[in-house]
Amino acid sequence: MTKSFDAYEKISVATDVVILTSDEVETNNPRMSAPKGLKVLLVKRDEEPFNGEWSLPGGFVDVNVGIEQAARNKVAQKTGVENLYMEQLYTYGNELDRDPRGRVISIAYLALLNKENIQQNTDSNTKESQWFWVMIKNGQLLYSTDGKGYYLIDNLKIAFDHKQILQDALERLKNKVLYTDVAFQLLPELFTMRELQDIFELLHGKTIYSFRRFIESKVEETELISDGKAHRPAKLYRRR
Amino acid sequence: MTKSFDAYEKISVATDVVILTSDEVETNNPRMSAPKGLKVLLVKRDEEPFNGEWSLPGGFVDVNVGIEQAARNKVAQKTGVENLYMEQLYTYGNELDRDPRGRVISIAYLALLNKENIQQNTDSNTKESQWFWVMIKNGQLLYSTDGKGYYLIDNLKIAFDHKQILQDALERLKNKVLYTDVAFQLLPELFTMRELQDIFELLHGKTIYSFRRFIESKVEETELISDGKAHRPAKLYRRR
DNA sequence: ATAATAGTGTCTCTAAGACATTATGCG
DNA sequence: CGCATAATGTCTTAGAGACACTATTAT
Repeated sequence: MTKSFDAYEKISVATDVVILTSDEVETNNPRMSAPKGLKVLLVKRDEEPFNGEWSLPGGFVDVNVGIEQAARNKVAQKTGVENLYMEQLYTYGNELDRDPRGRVISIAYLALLNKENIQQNTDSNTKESQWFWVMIKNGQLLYSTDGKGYYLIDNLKIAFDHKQILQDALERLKNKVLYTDVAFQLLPELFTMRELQDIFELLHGKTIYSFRRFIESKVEETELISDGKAHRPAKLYRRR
Repeated sequence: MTKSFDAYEKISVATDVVILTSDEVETNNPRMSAPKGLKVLLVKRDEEPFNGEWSLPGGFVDVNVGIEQAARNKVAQKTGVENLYMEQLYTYGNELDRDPRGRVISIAYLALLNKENIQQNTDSNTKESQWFWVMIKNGQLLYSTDGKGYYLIDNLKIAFDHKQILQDALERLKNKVLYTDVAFQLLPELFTMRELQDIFELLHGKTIYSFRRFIESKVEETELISDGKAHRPAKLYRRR
């Protein structure tokens, strides 16, 4: 019944990383402030299978590299960021034909980073990559290329089961911001209440009342102020 | 930079399953009722590495079997139970030398079952297996062979990183019983409030006040009664 | 009667939902 | 000034913690 170690055919192991950051959507109205959005990094595949479709950054795990390290290496390659918050999401491998090339299981990670740390042009390979805005509304995952018009994620061609992974990632983050401090990983050191609140509201798809009261124990006020717009300026806060 | 599919050495993939059930601890006092405990199934290794130590039921994933199915097969082999609650816990694979035989990553599952469904002697192989009582007290994982004297888990010889997996499993269950209905999976269809409460209290290592109030929306009363002991009998409930 | 547990009631405290009110700076 | 947003205050409700009190059976 029990076969020995070497009797088992080995399996291809991959990691895929949902890399998220927050950024402000462009506005040219000097009265309105720029709303914050959540962005995920996708890369366009340039080979079969799913040639031309969008996919999560990822790749196969080398037999001499730990699984989380493999994911970190991929993030470093795509964004230049070395130290960042990362957590394991889930391992996908129930379907034998997830990947038409052969049996592949994939360990998905969630990586959160502050956009100020992102390096441009660090990727030594030539694959096209793009940040897409994402949000959850009525339990549905929406995406946008400009932060204004949001569409159902099904309208975007996404390779493998990566749509599911992305969905699972946002669902996890949605829950986790409520009982951990992960949300701060998405922002620079200094931020306004509104910027932080926008992240929570995007994930939950609804306005959060009395957000200040909810978050106040986790932040501390600074003397600095976010100025420039035609309305009352906001104090800047940092994580406590 | 990007190597092709076949350029990667494949990796051994295993699953390990934390199989839990609840059972009552023997008492011969006709006045006291039998307290409920949590039990985990461990198997004694009969080969290197870690020969003679206890380990979680598990094994390598066949290239033609889905990862969850592999875990389900293992549970069926050890307990005879085919339909049961199971969820993926975490994938262990950061350390390259988790297994001295070679690079192995392991996907851990949590399986919950009602002891009434367990078949005896279903295991066709000859490995010795044993149910150990477990509980969390002051954040520490304790085990017992008789449900009475509990000891630090470090006093038990456990193979690989399976102690960590077991710890992670109980931590997950501890949190999950609070916001899901998974606890019912550990009990027969009919149970008393005290049996259910015992499970919650074992996991949290403290008494839970007003447990009825907390759980009442999830259960429904039956006309049946748990009799036999020298004190007020308890109504039996079922999951709503 | 009494040991031992089942089951109910109540008081307090904290956190969240919903929203009204006041403050501030630029165009 | 008034638009747009920041920041504070308040009323209500839901739930958890802690514990007192009453009910019921076999010995």
